[in-house]
Amino acid sequence: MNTSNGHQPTAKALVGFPRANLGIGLDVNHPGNSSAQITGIAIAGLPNGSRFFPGPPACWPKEVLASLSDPEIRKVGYGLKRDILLLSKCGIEVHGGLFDVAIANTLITGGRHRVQDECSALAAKERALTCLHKQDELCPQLQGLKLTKSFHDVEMPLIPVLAAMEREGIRVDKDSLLTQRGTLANFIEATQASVNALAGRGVDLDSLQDVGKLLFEQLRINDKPRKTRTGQYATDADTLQAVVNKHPVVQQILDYRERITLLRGYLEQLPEAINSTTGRIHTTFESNDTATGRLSSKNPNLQNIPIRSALGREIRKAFLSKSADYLLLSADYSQIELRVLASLSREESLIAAFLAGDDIHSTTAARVFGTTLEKVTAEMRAKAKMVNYGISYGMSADGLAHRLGISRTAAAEFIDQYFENFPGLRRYMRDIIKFARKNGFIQTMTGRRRYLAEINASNINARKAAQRNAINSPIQGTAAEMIKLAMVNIHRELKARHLRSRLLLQVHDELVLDVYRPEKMEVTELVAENMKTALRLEVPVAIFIGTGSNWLEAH
DNA sequence: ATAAGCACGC
DNA sequence: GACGTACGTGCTTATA
Repeated sequence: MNTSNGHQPTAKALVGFPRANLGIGLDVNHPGNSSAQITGIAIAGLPNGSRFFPGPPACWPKEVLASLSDPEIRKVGYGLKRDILLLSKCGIEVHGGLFDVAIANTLITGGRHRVQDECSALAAKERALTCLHKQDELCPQLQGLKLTKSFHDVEMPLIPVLAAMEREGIRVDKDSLLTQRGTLANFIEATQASVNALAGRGVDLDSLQDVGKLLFEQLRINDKPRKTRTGQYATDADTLQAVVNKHPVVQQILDYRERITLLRGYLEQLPEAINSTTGRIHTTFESNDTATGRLSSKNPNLQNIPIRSALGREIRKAFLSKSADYLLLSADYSQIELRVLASLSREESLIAAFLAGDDIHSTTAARVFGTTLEKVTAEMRAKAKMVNYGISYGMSADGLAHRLGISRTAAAEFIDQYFENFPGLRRYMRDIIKFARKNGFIQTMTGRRRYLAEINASNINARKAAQRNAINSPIQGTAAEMIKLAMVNIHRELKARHLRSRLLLQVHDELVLDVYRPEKMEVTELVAENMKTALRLEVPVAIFIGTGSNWLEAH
């Protein structure tokens, strides 16, 4: 490998490095841990090769620090978000364009496989140089596949935005969570005792086997219980709900499940996740881990904080603005995936309904049931809503029949009516599957690809699953791109205007910000405008914005 | 260690 | 008769 010889690195080593691209690779003592410390940095510039500078940033030559901050020098690396985050904790702001080899790989392979991790597994010094070489290989591939917009305009600018959001974290009321934890623990104890009394024995409610035996062998509440594909008794909430009137223990089990999930998943985990230095929770956002281009959130996952059940909603109240001078702001896209579907399919009736500002589910119900908007009942609207969303997930007539609790033929008729009214959607679904069959992949609006290996599989289930992916991925992926672009633009604008408000969280179609109270009007306007205009759709884009002292109030 | 089943979000 | 609408993270038990 073309690394330079081993004499002591000096500031002089960087003199003469090209001013365009530098490979960088951080050396870290506890990778993947939030307490990770920088133990060195490798800097690679051709043709000089790669040099390693040991120790924390304070020990590095000033030329190294200067090149990291130099907006004229592009940084090439592998998983650059982590590097940028760690450097920012040391007070170093990385400037200049980015080229992340891991993300380039993902875009080029379209999720088919993870390319051999030659850039991640080696020591920092080799990694920096390998990344630099890889860039030359990947750049023309990105261009050839028309992925430069997705890469340079979306994914690369998003990296420092995500790093800033992770660094910022969100304030959480620990005492409130601990109080809720105590209350819930008592409830759970009572529920367990009640189940034991009804069963006449000690039941291990965490054991699916024991719950199955109790319900279907001891109490025989169902003649022919449904089994999972491995032969266990199915005991999921839907299954239990169907027999909830057969025996009082069933509701107790459902209650236990809901409460233990909240307790263990949130009320015990979130207090532990509060950083003792900042007093805030700092999640990790992954932008390279999903098939469609969505983000994910982990350690802890802040994209699945409860909201639907009354008990779960209490947890949201514990997510607070950073101080009394701030408010939490939540901005939601309204029905973004349906708008994207309308746009991608160019279905005229759907577009017209969105342009008219109609309630889309009521409009759908009126058309499918052959009535007027005024005569649409809540039940009709609920069914139409389920179909609207089912369509974007590629749902079948069977699936719809199950969901709506109607016969298969009735469901088929419903879907027939639906497509009669929205012929553009039928055409879209046919065309996208045809495209996937022919090319082996689908694309989002900006050209991001997802390869679908099984689109021509002989196994019908595998093939059907691939067809559902073909229908849904362009929709979900385009919506994901839209909010990513909005995030980049919002972050840039907050910086440019020297505002104190900050992006905190992204939950797929929602952005959460800490908003400095005097900036409320300006930031509300800024967020709404950037979310609406991130991508140009064939339909208007609507946003709901709320503010409050906690996340529930804001939502 | 890994898989299965379940539950939370969008 | 099973299956049954996409994308995730993370908990627990059961199995190896």
